[in-house]
Amino acid sequence: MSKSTDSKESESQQSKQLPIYRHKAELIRAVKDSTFLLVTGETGSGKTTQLPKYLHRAGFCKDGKIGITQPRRVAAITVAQRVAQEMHCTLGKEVGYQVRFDDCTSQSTAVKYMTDGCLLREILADPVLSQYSVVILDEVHERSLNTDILLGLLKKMFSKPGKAAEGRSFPLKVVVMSATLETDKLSSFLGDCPVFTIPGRTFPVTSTFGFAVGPKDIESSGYVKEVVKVALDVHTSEKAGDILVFLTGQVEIERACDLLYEKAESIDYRYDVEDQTVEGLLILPLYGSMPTDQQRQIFQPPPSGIRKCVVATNIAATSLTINGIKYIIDSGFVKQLNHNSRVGMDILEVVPISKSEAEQRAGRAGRTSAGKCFRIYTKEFWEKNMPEYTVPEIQRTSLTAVVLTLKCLGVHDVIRFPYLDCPEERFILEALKQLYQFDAIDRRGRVTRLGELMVEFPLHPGLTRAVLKAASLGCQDLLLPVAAMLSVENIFIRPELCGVNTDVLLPSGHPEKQKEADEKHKALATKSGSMNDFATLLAVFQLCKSSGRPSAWCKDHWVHWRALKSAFSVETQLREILLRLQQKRDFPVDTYDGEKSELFRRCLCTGYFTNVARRSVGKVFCTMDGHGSMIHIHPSSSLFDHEGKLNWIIFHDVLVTSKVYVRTACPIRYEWVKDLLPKLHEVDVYELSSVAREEVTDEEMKKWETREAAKRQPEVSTEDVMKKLEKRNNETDVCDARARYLQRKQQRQQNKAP
DNA sequence: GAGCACTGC
Repeated sequence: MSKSTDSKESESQQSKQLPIYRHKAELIRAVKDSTFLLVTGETGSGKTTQLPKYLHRAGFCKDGKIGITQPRRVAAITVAQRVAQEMHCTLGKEVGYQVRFDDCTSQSTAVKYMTDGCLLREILADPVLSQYSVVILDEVHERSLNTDILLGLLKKMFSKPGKAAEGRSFPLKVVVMSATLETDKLSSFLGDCPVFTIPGRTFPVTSTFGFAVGPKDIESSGYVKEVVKVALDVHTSEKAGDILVFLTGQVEIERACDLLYEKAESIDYRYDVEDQTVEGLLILPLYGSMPTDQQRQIFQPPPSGIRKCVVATNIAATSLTINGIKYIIDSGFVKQLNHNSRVGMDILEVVPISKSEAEQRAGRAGRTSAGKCFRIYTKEFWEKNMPEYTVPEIQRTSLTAVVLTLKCLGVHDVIRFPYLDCPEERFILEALKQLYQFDAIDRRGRVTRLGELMVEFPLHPGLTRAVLKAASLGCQDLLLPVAAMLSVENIFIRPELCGVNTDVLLPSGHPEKQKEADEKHKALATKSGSMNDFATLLAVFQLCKSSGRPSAWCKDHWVHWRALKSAFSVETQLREILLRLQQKRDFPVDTYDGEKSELFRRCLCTGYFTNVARRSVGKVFCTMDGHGSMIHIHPSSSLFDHEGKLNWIIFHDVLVTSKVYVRTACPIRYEWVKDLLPKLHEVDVYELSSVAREEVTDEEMKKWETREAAKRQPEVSTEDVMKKLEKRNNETDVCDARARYLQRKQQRQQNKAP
């Protein structure tokens, strides 16, 4: 280390006070001595900002970069900013970051913060990470899908002696950083690697249990009422300090805010709590899709004498930090998207949080001083209904894209891949089946040329398939915007749910504006040529883009400008990827001689034939993918109320509330999917299971082909297929979810009654 | 005739 560097990067007093500072020399030694190192420490230990700095200074960047992954974009950016500042360098030079749409690195970048998804993309291009000398995975305890995959890949890289050295001229060091949870499990997963523990620096938070919400109340949302009661108790009896309430979603939050407003109004203000005067309560909702300008108040300190009460979703658990929070009120529930392989759908449902998540929520009260956490549920609920840890994402999500990524990385055996926690085998088999249906892998489980193209796109494989089909026909301009619009949050605003208390104690809600918004949205659907929700998305994209004043256009049409803006960026990115792939010689070229007006929907069919349904009776449709679930058209769809005229439809997504609804949909003709449908039933689980495990032998292939020939009968009529599928009605899980929803709804009505 | 949590490429 040169003298000038030393003085330039001399430790600031602030950094020296971090708990990690005392362990600096030992840590550097530990990284030198072993391939894998596990560093654990709670928030405030300084590991995220300081360790890369120490390693940089100790000469670890001599041969390659230090890469640090984060599960979230904002974290990657803000941490990089801080470290650049501490190292007295310009962001983007020695210290930089890379997240989607924002690469702030250069030739000279030695310390690179990035999202876990970015590193995974880099591995696809460079499987041995030849540019890195150290890779640090941060926040591993959060168990994000990408981090879990990276963990397995890095472990695998070193599983065979000498294998990791292939294609590299210097060794790779891997540091895994996590909160002090499941430390033994992680260490043993990484070949009993050394564990380095750094104490955290937070303030104590005392937690208490409630009496109201017990195991019997799981399925009702009576907890909203209870949360409001506890919040008011805190407001009137605890000393100064802001309140943070955790609920599950937007509608619930709005209701809680209204209730709070109502009750807070009747409080006789200017009362004293332990010598501190409280004059009012500022009630602020907080959830992800809220317009940014309305979020500003949340981070500002409240006026003197006023107590702030933020009612938030889980977004406040990890993604956002609000200063001044001293009291937490924890409902004990979260809304979670779980994949259900039995019905082949993703179901969004309210579930109890895990104990570790409850601790995480409580911890939000101890960032700046000692705090208190009021859990509204009983000790019994804690013991009987809350799991120790949250089920990792990899075990409750659709694995189609992940399996394709692994296969493209040469991980043929996706069942015996070293997962920290194995996903259920049927999830993997289902993913393989989908990939086969999309022609991304062949019968032997090998990635096809098409699969290699598909993996390049940051989209769901079905959507990618449709985009590639369109590109092969030269009509990508129809599909790229749609793909972009479907990968961002909902773009249609419903004003009723967007009301925010802009003044202290002001209720929300604009029922008359909702009608206006609905009418504007309907007009957009009609403008697009009617009865095709995909076409509506395309029309919104094009109309807004060509309007000249896009943000004003959005305001006028009740469209979410922030969402549409990000759709514009996504579309540009997808277009660039496509252009790059099209320059390769073997990019597929198709011909089309059908009706021009049908081209758009026929492209969609190649990606959505797994989401196909046929009307059975009245307004009810039956999915034709082998699950045979009964579905309805959502009232927000342009197909709604036209069911009688429809026969076959394809759809993008499913929502389970009072019914099983499909939202983005369009009518199709049976002939368009006829040739694709058999592919849905071609492969059986037995076959896929071997495909997943090992290379398939020629002998085995022959066996299947014979069996297939025997199975192949004269073409079955649609009616036969229908009957068969309707019989196999496997929708018990959806029924359960619906029952839970209805029960919650009933409970709410009871609560509302005077 | 309507109840979309949060991330990420």
